[in-house]
Amino acid sequence: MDKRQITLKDIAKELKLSPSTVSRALRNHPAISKETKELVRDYAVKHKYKPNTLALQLRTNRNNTIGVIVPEIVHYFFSTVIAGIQDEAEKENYNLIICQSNENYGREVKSVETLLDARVRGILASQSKSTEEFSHFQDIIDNGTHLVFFDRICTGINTDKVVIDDYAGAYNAVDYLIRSGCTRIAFLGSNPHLPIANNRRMGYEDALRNHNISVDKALIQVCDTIELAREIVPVMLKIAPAPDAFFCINDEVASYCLQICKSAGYKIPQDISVCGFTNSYITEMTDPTLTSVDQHGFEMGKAAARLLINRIKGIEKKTGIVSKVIKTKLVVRNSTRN
Amino acid sequence: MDKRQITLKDIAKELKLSPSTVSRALRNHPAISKETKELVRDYAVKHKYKPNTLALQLRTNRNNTIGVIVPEIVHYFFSTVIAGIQDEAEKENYNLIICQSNENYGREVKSVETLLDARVRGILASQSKSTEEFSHFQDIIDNGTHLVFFDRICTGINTDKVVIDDYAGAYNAVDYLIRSGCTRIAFLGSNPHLPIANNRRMGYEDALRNHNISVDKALIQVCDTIELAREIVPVMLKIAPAPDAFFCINDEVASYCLQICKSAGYKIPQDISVCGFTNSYITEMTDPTLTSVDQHGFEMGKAAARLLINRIKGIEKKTGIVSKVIKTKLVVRNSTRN
DNA sequence: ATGAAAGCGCTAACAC
DNA sequence: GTGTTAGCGCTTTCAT
Repeated sequence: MDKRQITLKDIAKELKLSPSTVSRALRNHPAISKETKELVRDYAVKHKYKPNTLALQLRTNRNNTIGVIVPEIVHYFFSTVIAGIQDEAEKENYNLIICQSNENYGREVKSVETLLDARVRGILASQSKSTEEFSHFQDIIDNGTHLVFFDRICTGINTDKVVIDDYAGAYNAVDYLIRSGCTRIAFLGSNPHLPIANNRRMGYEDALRNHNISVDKALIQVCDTIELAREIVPVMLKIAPAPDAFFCINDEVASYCLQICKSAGYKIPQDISVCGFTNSYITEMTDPTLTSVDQHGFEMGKAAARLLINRIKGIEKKTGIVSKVIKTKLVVRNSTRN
Repeated sequence: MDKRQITLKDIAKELKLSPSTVSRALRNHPAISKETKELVRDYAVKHKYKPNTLALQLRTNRNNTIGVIVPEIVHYFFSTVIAGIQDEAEKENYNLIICQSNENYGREVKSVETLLDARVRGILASQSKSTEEFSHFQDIIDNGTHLVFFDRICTGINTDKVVIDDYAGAYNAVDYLIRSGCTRIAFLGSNPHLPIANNRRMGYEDALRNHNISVDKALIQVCDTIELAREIVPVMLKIAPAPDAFFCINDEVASYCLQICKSAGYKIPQDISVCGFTNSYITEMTDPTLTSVDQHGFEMGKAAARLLINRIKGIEKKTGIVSKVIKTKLVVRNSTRN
């Protein structure tokens, strides 16, 4: 192991040329003669010369790395976003350093440090649920590094972002539930200081109001994990009159909710409709299959990466902040009435 | 944007010292006086000096990056492995560059190129299903870069690897199915040139033989995607006598298999038992919940990263190849009889 | 206890 | 058309 890579200098010495000539030949500089170019190139190919990225980067004082901070990697939505980011970054020869915060504020702060130490060109971030203090994100900007938030944006920081239309996604789903005859629709949400959770709740409430259904606080709960679902759903089923629909913040909660309702003797969707959010592959694995709001994570990843790269390259002209919205789509399956 | 970071030289000039003194002060060199050290350090902290990683790396001609090649990122098992790798790499301050091959040979080759161009210290790889030619992996080793395979190892290359005990995992699962009364057990497998698929099949066959059940080729099929499951499971159900159990190569196939059997009127697990492989979260979302073989992806990721890092650091003494095996565990749920 | 100089691999201004 | 030199930020002999 640790074989030394061949360098420009090695080639120069071997070919009795100067390093600069070799450099120019390889980069197809017009001033170099055809013969020299061929000579150099043949030698380079033959000896598998690879330019030392590190040296290039040191000279230009910039690397081609993008940092990504997600709450979790083992997560359908976020892994989908990462795939989208990767797809777009690869096209432009950017590498990715991926950090996960594990929904933990401290690890999020540390991830930012790691990425800044690595001198990434820019950072794509989705904040953890437990983050309520934002100076680490401000540090990124103060450091002169580009920052784009996606999905779980941070309202305290003034920078580019890519989000889905959470309000409309929720509104449309709840509207659909109402039109199918549901009137007691529960909302299993998340921490309201997350804009995604708050916007969906507003969409939910407005859909109810527009159909002259009053908002019942008892039907609105923070319930964004399967553990909470196990606890909260049975309690909600005991409310009189019982809910005839659950609109859930993610597919995992929806899936558990569905199971719990079934175990309690309710027929899905005849007695109770259940709707998830994300449209992950588990929507096809539940029984009945799960109606869900598609978040288009891949598109979001691509859009966020695109925006960041445009900022890095200075292509994005807009001087103020850019806010991109990805449209959601309700995918109706069998867990909701028609 | 693009604010210049403060450098050693800047500090030196400001403090009227030489760069070397500043460097030594920061690195706590014994020859530097206490006063100078404090002076320099205070200044560094105050001005948020960060050593330029690129320069360090250029000097030592080595970066602290590990490359990872997986078939897919949006995949429970692989994302879990990545999380494990990340966990271990982070401890030692290694960054990750993640590439996905999308089960495509060409992209796998390109991923290797990308990682070698980035001069990663080592590569962790799980090969794509379509790979039948291995010279790109040999290039990694020839290039002097460490290589560790995990899960989908490449038998054509002589290097370190981390696998699960596929044979034992399959044997135990099938043994369990037989003990619960099943005798017509189908195997929904994968391409036999993948060792994981072949080993599981051998475990399956040996379990049958040890119980004096003959191996019926009609009950063995390559069926490793949901698309194939939709096609193949209905056909297998028409075989007479019909299978009374399905042992599946992954949880997605198992989940679909379960649904198809239910739709065909079979009771699960009374008529047909279904067992998956991976033990992903979908095992809790199917109805009934899915018995599955836990692959311990997180542990595998940690073990693979550990092995690679030990090789990089020269800690791993063994000169031959190291083969680490992660033990699987059958997790019994409600899709199999007792 | 501190400084000067060289060098990691590469490129670009400036020779000739 | 090609060579010389300097410099990116850092560390490390070798001086003093």
